[in-house]
Amino acid sequence: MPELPEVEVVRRGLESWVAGRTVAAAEVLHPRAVRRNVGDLPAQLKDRTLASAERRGKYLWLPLRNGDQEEAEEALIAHLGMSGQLLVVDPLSPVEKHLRVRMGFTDGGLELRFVDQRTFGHLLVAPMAAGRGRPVPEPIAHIAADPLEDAFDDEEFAVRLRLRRTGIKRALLDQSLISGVGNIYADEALWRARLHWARPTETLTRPKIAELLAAVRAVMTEALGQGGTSFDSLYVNVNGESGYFDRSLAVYGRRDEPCRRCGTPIRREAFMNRSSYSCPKCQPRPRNARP
DNA sequence: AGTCGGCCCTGCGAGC
DNA sequence: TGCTCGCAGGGCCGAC
Repeated sequence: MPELPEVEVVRRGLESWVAGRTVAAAEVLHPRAVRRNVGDLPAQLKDRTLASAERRGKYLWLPLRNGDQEEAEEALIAHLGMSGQLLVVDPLSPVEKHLRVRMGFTDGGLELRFVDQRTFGHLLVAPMAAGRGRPVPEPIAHIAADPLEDAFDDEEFAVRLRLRRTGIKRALLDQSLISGVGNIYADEALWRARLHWARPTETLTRPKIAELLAAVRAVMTEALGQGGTSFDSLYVNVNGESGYFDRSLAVYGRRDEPCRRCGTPIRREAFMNRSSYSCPKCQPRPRNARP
């Protein structure tokens, strides 16, 4: 699960290594990697220039230009899923075991490879959505702005959050409310804000929501500064290197280890068929808990 | 319309 | 040694 910081690390790599280059040929080695694409991806990419590298939440996209066309009408979208990697490598380097898509460029330089062990990630070409505001591709128009974007509206988030009738962690993971937050950073932000994951959203006060948003932004910014989290060595930048924020995690993956604030052993609870880590003392379970 | 559970997929470590 | 099982989990979709 690369989350916002890991995806941003990849975006920066694409911006410096791939933006401005023109695709010579692309090859799809596994159909599942393009399951959401309509049409033939190699044909859609051939001779097109990857204008820049953009991101919203956990989604990446590269606007596609034809020749000297000014406005991109389509984009190549990438989602890394749980184990996807976008690597910039020598075209002659050995093929990775889980290589799904590769593309070479007209300049003959380093090629772009999409490698994905668990195949939850995917690539597709899609039109840009019509409308005001920041241009985004149609398939991700329903995704909310992420908390590091200028377009993110704290006030609107607070209003919509309090209208929900669910637990705070479910809400944080809902990409149509706030994007970019996954299981790791949700747990870390909730610990920082001293909130239990099952706290009903409508009971959160405005100051507490502001505190939580600040915690989300702080943990993501810190992780970005360390190149992201590399929990199982699958999250790497375009050069295959891992970040080291996992050393700074306060609760995620730290079952029975002491809370960095009070020393109480961290607990792990089942949540939505996955895990939630929290401190039993700093984040007591509310009486009106919502799963 | 909002909420929630099931499903997709592979590798790895624990247990037998 | 070699099998099975549980776990890791983001996003989409159907059910209510």
